[in-house]
Amino acid sequence: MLDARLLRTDLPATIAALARRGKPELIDQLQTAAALDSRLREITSERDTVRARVNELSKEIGRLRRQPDAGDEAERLATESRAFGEQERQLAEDHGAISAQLRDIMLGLPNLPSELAPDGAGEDDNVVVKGPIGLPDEYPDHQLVPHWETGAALGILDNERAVKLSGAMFTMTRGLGATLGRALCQLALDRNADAFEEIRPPSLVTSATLTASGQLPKFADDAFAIERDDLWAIPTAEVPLTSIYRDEVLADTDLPVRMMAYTPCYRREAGSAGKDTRGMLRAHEFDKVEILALATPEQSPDLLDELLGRAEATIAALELPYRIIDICTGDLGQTHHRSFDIEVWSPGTQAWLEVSSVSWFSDYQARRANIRFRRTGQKGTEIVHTLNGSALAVPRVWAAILENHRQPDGSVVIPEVLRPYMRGADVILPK
RNA sequence: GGAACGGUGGCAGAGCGGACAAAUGCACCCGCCUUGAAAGCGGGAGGGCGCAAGCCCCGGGGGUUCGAAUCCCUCCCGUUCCGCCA
Repeated sequence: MLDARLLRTDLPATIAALARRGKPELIDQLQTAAALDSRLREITSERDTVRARVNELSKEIGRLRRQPDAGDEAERLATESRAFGEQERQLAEDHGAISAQLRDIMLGLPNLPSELAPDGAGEDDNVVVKGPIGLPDEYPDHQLVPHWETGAALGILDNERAVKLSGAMFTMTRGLGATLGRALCQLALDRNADAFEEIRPPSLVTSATLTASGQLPKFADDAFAIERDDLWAIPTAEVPLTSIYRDEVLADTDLPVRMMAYTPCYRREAGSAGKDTRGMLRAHEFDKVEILALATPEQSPDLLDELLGRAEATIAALELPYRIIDICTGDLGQTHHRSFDIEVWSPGTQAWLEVSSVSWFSDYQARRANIRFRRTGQKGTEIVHTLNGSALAVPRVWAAILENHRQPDGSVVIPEVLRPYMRGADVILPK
C-alpha cells in the first residue's frame, strides 16, 4: 500500500511516478483517492470536535455527581451531551463509509516504480543487463530434446499418472527425478545458510496473511482457497515469511532480518489455460526455496544486489546458460519497486525460462503488514522495507538440467554441485 | 469436538463504570557515582491521525451509558483438562 501522505504532500510527483507504469486508469484512481482523503480529513476534524465536547461534558457530569449539593445540573448536562452523541453517530458513519472507499482504492493501487527501473510499456521493453552467459553458439541435436520427452524416457517424470491423481497441470517425478528436485532445494538452502535463517512455515494461511503481502484482494483468483476452513494455499513462501513479523516493531539493530524457506507453492494459473501445458514449465504445485529480507531503507539497495547475486551464483553453479533481465516499469509486478529476473535457456523448447525473480518492495508490503522498526535513540517508528527472491524454483531448473546436460546416449549428467545430494549418482541413465 | 480460565504498553503484570494512556517490576534512554563497567541514586520515555486544537488505540466487531480497559452480545486467538489422534 502506498503512503497516504503522498496524496497530500506530493501528489504531482506521485502521479508522475505511477504514470510510468503506463496505465492511465491508475492515475484516475489516485486522484479519486486524493479527493476522498481530503474529504475524510474534514469529516475527521468535525467528528473530533463533537467528541471533544462530549468528553468535556462527561467529565463535568462526573465531577457534579460526586458533589452532594450539585442539584440537577448534572442531568441538564447529560441531556445536552446526548444531543451531541447523535451528531457524533452520524459523522462517524460518514467517516466509516469514506474511509472504507479510500481503503479499497489504496489496496488496489500498485507500488511506485523505482527511479532506476527502466521505462517500458511491457514485457518486450525489459532490458537484458547481463548475459547470456554460458550459452553455446550451437546446440548439438541430442540437447534439443524437450525435458518431458527425456523425463518420460528415463522414467523420472510421470505426468500422465499425475493427471490421474490430481488433474491437468499437476506433475510427478519419480526415482532420481524426485531425488533431483529435492537435491536442488537442499543445494539452495545450503548455499544460503551462511546468512539466512531457515524457516519451515505453514503452507496454509489466513486471508489476513495473504493480504499483508499483497496477493489479496486483487489476485484472489490466482490462489487456491480452502473455503470451508477459510484458509488459502500459499503461492510462494514470500507470503508466510513476510507475515512473520506482521504488526511488530523491530529494533534497527535487528535489521536486516534474513530468512529463507523451502515450501511447496500452489497457483491456480487462472488465465493460463493451454499455455506451457506440457512438462514442468507451469504447474499448480511446485517446490521453491525463497530468500527474504526485512531491512532499513538504506540497507535495501545493497540487499537487492546481494539477493540477486546469490540467486545468480546458484544457477551458474548448476552450469546452466542464463541471462539477467531488468524489469521495466510497464512489466513490474503490483507490489514491486524494482525487480530482476534470471532466465535460463531451454534448448528443448527454444525459450528463455524465468527461473528466479528478485524484487525490492520498498515499504509497500510492510505498510500493509504493519512491520515497523525503531532507530536507536530516536522517537517513533518507521516502516521497514522488504525484499525477496527465489533462491531456486525447482521445475524449470529441473527441466533445464534435463535438456542442457543431456548426453548423446540419452542419459543426463548431474552437475557436480548436486552430486553430494544425489546418493552418489553422477548420471541419470535410461532404465 | 467438549469444559474451564484468559487476551492490557517492548516483556511481565495491576486496574473491573468517571480524576486511566493506564500502578508496579524488568528491559530501554539521559545524568550522577566509577579509571571503566556493574550495582546504587536522580530523571525521561507508549503507538497512530492531525498544521494545530484535539481525537483514536486495553484481541476484532457490535451494544448499554452523559461517560467503558471495566457491564452485555458476538467473533477470533491462547492456556489447561477431557476426548481423538500422525
